[in-house]
Amino acid sequence: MNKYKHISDEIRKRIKEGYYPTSRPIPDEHSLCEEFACSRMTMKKALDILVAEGLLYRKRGHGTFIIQVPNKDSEVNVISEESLGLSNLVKDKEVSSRIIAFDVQFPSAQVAEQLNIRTDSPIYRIIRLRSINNEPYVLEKTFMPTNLIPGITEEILNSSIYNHIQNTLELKIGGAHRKIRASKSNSLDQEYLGCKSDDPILEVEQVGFLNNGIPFEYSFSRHRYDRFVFTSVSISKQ
Amino acid sequence: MNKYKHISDEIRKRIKEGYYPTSRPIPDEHSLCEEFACSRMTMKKALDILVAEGLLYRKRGHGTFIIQVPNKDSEVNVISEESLGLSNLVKDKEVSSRIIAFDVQFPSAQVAEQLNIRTDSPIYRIIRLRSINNEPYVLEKTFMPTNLIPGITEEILNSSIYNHIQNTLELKIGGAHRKIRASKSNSLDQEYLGCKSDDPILEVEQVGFLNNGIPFEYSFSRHRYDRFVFTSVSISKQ
DNA sequence: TAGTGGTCTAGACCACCGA
DNA sequence: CGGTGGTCTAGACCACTAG
Repeated sequence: MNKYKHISDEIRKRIKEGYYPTSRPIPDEHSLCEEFACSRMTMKKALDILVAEGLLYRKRGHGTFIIQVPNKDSEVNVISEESLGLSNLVKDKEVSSRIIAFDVQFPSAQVAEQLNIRTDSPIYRIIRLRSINNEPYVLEKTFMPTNLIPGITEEILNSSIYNHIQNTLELKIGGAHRKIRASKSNSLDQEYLGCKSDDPILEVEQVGFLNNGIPFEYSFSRHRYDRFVFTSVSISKQ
Repeated sequence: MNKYKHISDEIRKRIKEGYYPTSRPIPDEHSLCEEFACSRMTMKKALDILVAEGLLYRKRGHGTFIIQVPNKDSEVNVISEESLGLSNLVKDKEVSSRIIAFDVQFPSAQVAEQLNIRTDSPIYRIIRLRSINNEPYVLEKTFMPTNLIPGITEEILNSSIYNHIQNTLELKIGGAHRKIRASKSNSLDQEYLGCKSDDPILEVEQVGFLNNGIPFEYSFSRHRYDRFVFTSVSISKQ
């Protein structure tokens, strides 16, 4: 474990436990450096993480303070900084998958462009309905290059593709570019998500890429509007 | 201008101009340090920015590479890392505002909680229709504490609240917590956004806070589903 | 093995803030 | 003014990757 990671974990724990009073700044960087026996650059890196998470803010010449924002949610909550994979996102609930389509095709021009492959390079096409506690939750259409992510089986589709990628193939996920939009529901949504014809859909279009920058997944996730909210924390630079 | 900011701007420009071939890594950090006459920590900070923007990825022991993801969009595109303010987001287009409601009230319990104020502390309540090139684009309902953001006038509402905050009040915006969801359109949406009764809405709920961590704005922005997409880049922290 | 990026140090100077 | 955080340096050692 990196030193800065260890420090940020410890300070995050303290903040959540109420160890530091919110009325005053937390100890200054110099004192924290002494306590944790590190240089100021390392402490800064540790605190940077908590600032990026929206837990702290800094004020030059004044100090470092705790931000408290209420965050109570019954809806499933996706944080844009989170790693990927529904199965890992809601660990305490039962996630099940129903395969609606699973085949190999040549990609359309649009899919090939997003995955940065040729149109004669085959892809998996996967459509799954994913449910949480047996409530339909999201309809996912996924395209993945067969040569990059080989060995997809129905068994894997019934559990977690991300675990297959990370554990079996031992690939590391680098991140994703996402677009979130509202959409009208179509007949597929209505059939599988059980929504009404005038229910809106929250669609997340995503290009996922490995830690080597290669796109491995192009997907469209269509969510019931009443069971999903996308959460994003943004911190201005400077 | 900070040195690392200047360097990241220059390298970003080079990437977008195709100065560096995408088939090979960009020059290693040591060479870049020589070229830009800086230390490795500074160069690392500059490159960190471009990695966070999803332009670069690094591979220990191998090099730093350019990620290319197509990004062509007719829709207006909000990047979650962007600073705030519609007027500043679409500079080349004409943004106009129509005031639908503007008064001072005591906040509801929900609004008071989000703004971290008491229910006897007055707030502005503002409802505006904002249009781009005379096309209705978003219906914004905004709550702001009057003592924190004083001096709001109709004239300001017709231009930009964010410019008032940053230029006149000389406050600095720290960031925002956002929730994005799909919603059914209501009669207000239909009247002002000109959408049909079965058109969905993309709603962005936002708590904006200053760089001192104090919430200054709680807002609901309701967007036409066919003219708005929310974009998010997320990078895994291994 | 050579070269890459990842982390960390011990200091330095500066910009900003409150008293 | 003293104390805070922001930036920057010139190194060091380590972990990982390719050939």
